[in-house]
Amino acid sequence: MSQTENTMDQIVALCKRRGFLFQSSEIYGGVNGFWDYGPLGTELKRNVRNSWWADMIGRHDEITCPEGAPSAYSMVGIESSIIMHPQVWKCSGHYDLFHDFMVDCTESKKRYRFDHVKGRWAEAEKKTRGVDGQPGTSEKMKVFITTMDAGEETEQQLVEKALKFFGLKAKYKDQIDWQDEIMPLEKLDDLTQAVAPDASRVGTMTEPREFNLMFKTTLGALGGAEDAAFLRPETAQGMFVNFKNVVDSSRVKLPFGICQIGKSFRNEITPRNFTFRSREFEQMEIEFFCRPDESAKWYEYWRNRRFAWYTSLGIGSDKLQLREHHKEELAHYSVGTADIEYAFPFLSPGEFGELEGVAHRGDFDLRSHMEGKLDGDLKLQLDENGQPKHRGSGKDLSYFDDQARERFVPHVIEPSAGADRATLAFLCEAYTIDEAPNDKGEMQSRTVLKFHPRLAPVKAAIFPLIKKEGMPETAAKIYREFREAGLNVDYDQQGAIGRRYRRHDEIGTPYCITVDGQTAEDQTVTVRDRDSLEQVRVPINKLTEEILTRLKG
RNA sequence: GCGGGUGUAGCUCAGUGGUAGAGCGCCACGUUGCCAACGUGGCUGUCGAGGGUUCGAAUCCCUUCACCCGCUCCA
Repeated sequence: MSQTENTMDQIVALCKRRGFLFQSSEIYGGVNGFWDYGPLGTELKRNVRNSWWADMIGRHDEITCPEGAPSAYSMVGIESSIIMHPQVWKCSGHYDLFHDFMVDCTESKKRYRFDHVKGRWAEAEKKTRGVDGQPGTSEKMKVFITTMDAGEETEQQLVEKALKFFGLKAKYKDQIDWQDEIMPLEKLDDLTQAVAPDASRVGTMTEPREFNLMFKTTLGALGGAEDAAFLRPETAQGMFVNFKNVVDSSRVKLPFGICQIGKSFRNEITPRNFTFRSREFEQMEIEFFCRPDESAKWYEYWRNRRFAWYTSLGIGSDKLQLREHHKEELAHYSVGTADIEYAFPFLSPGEFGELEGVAHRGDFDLRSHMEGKLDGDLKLQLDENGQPKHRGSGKDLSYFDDQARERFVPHVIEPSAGADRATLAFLCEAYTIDEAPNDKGEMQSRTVLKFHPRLAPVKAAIFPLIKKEGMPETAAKIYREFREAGLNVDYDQQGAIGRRYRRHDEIGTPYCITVDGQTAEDQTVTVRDRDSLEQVRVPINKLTEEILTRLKG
């Protein structure tokens, strides 16, 4: 086992042992892709969410132009429902993408829409070249040649693929005996006779499987198939469909962002890597609406702003990277997309896992909900009868800029962060094994979570040095004062003082406060720093202030 | 989805057909009194789940669930 896997195993073990994360429904054997946060994990994740909300919305100054931004802007929050009108997902594209039957080709590793593959029966001598001086073979075969190409190209593609399969040169194409008509692959009873569009041999396609990325549910107690609804696969659509409501009700003007934190659900094929790929996960998303001619600048601003957010909370720059997507990866309408990625310990060295995607989405989303589902060229997608494949709301989601006296559909910049992934990254980043001296001065290894003070689940721990001489009473008084000040602090009088320090190092408590013999004389206590192990004496009446100042870090 | 591995106390693991164990942790008491592993005592187990073979199964067989690794897939 490599060093990296070891580290991740230790982090997972620590998470379970100290109550950060448990497998969901563990007493029943667990359920794949779902996780529960324990008492400390809940505090940690709450701190991640609260920091995001405070930094993006709560403490945002909409009067002043922030550094690096094209102008001042507003930020507002919403909380939309998890179940939305089914048409939302049809227009967003999620429905088509993930409800269809798909076949996989085990040779080419490509995946095809089952209803899009068509082909025709062909019979000919299949020639194979001889190997090592052995003569080649020839065998009469009848197979179903397939292609994805539609329209006029279908026939030509079938000929080319058949020539390739039978090992014939183009001039011998008349040797292929075509039978029946071109028909959909769906008509075939047996896929083992079919040659997949990008395969060199027969029978490489799996049985068609329905892909349901979205969790299906039913509306109404008597609901049948007609009442199918979906748990949202992303929070973004809740913000797009409320764009007009927000504009009409809250006096915001462009540019502004709508923000939301909430659960989303995806039937991941392979949930893996602890909470990294879960089927139920929490997103922290911003949909930032701006003028089309300013969208590139806003994209750049958000990309940098969001990257800086992670570093400000303690993610080291060598573990974090901003990866711009290549031009080929981008949708036609997008100016850019960047992933903010972290080098998780469960990944191979040099690999990074996505924490957040910052995407320039143009006017794709608002227009989709106006007109209907758009294709990759931003054209309304039509069905075989020339009608919109999925009709939009028909509502006007354009914006009137009363300064410029122009009407337009705003462009969108979407910084979409994973709350669970961020929490996991902060955990991995905090996990440290260093050395600390024992009571004899010998250096011993110490496990410590070096959380940023804003994220630490427990902000301080208060100890009486010994369980007598009035120390517990004084410590308890300090504990209550902190609690009343709204700080999550622990009181611990159990075991040797060194052990208590280590217990709190392991859960990342930044400060330990100890009431000792000197406290009764001069009303001071010691404050011990988690990372430096340094201790200073602080008067009790200045303690809360001192800790609050330090926590702001 | 395929292949390999793992699953025994809160944690780490030993136990390969014959009465379920160790270390750590946790709790109590004592001791020490500012950086974990002092003494004494104590608690803790449907041996992942279900079925089968057997006089007898943690151990052998089948099924299943979960986790880890690799491939595959995927925002």
